[in-house]
Amino acid sequence: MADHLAGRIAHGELTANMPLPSERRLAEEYGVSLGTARHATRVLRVRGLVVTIRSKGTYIAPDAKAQAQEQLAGSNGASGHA
Amino acid sequence: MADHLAGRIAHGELTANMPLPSERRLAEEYGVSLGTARHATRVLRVRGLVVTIRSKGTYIAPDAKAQAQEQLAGSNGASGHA
Amino acid sequence: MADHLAGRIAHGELTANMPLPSERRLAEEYGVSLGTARHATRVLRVRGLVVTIRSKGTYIAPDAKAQAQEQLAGSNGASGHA
Amino acid sequence: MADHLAGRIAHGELTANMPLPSERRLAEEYGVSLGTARHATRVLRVRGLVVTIRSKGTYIAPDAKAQAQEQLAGSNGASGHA
DNA sequence: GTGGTCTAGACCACA
DNA sequence: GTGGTCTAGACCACA
Repeated sequence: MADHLAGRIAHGELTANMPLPSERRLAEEYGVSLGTARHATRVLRVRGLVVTIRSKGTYIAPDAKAQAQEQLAGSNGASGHA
Repeated sequence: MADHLAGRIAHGELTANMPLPSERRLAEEYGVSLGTARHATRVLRVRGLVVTIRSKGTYIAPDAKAQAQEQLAGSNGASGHA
Repeated sequence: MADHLAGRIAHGELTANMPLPSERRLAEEYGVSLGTARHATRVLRVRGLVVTIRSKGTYIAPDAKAQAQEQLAGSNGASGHA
Repeated sequence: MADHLAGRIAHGELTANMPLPSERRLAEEYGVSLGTARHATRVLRVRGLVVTIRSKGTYIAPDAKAQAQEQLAGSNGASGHA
């Protein structure tokens, strides 16, 4: 689920400073439990793709698109500066 | 809203040890915000009509019916020992 | 163990859509290891007698009773179309 | 809960290479849910006080005692080399 | 028999 | 009305 969201960020569907749907909404959209949706936003936060402000929401990081593209490329087997 | 719930307890619709609907559900049923629903359950808690167990739920207190009837009588204009 | 459970299904003790005890519980009830209990539910699943929903539980299949009776009859020495 | 376990490590009750009770057992001993016990072991893992080997268990790290004492001192308001 | 991941919720602090 | 933490379980891969 985190990878799917990362893909939407890399693709440009979700852009800088845009609020992510709330974890409750994400859980409904993806048909998963709240805990799983929370795990996904935590993963994105650790990857630096989103920023969470408690009681406000979770937002796409300013440089998320480039980072997401880099991370997805990196997981496709390539080593980056090979 | 707290008084309305107290009335349902006094009337016997909500009985001892029964779980109260969740705060989210109460907010929906009464068409109010979460904060308002929380305020109502807090009032009931202070009155001793319900007991809250964190992460589990809120339950009608064992002696809630009698207490609710007493409290509602008290608030009907009489001053207690008039 | 799978056969014993299949017997309980054929007999009607365990009926359609009823949840099976959890694998941990089954292991305790039958006094076997978790692995053995898992093997049993897997066998029942392959036979179509139960349906497993991950993180939710294992449930008796809607047509489990008839299937279990058929399967047990088949395993009582007869070869099927003899 | 993680802090309480860290205290037991700092105190020397739980020593290097000793296996921590399983998460299920910890949950029972502390009277919390499995998820909370898991959170506690994850915190200890991040702090470097324990090492987890999947399917085997969780073990006190070789240098856990010193690290635990340092960390607890650090959270008591002191800055370390003041 | 362990840790890993997941379901389907709950109440809570805070804005 | 958000994210945070929690309950009380479930099945799963792996050793």
